Amino acid sequence: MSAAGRARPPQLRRAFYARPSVEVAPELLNKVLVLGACRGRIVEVEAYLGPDDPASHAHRGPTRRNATMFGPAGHLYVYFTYGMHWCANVVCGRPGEGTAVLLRALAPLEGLDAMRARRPAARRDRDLCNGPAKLAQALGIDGRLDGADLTARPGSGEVAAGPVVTIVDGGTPPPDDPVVTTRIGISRAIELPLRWYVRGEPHVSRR
DNA sequence: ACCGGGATGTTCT
DNA sequence: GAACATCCCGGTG
Repeated sequence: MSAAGRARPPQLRRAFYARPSVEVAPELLNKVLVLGACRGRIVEVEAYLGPDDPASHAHRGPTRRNATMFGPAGHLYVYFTYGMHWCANVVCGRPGEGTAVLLRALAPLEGLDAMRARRPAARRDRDLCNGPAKLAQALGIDGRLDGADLTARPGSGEVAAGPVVTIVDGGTPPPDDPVVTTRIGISRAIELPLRWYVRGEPHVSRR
């Protein structure tokens, strides 16, 4: 195969994201988040359901903070919490629905030196990305990436160099038997089984 | 191992 | 004022 013909990893398209977050979430497991030189396999996610979900930022309808959630699918919703942490979601569904998937943990694949530099508190590499704010810090995700289009095509549009952040198929399919549990760190709708992670995976935030 | 508390600032009641 | 889709550190067992 020629160098020019060598396919880059297939980027997830808009149609992948434009479905209910409960469908998208488990299928994001084992996909690869790419940001600059850093790559990590998604191993833990949570679904948030929109205005009817009391635990969702969308619960009270659109605001300035959550505006991205109510936009088109396939964009990154990045929010600030606890006065110091950023977390990243993938917007799902149809415009106006306000549904998203929270990225909770990655298994680091590439760019570990950069991750370690941004996460001095991580004693072991398994602590680099095993939490939603940890992975954001490791990859350098902050409010500047809120609204970023994960489906932007390389070499098209305003960004000649391609998307700043995207998700690709790394070749590993989603697990047939993911662990499904209740969501973490919320105080409402705590009983719903909307958290998925890869069974046996050491890089999850909690067992 | 587990547990408790502090950090830090935006958003909402 | 209180809550917050969290993390880190320092205690004890």
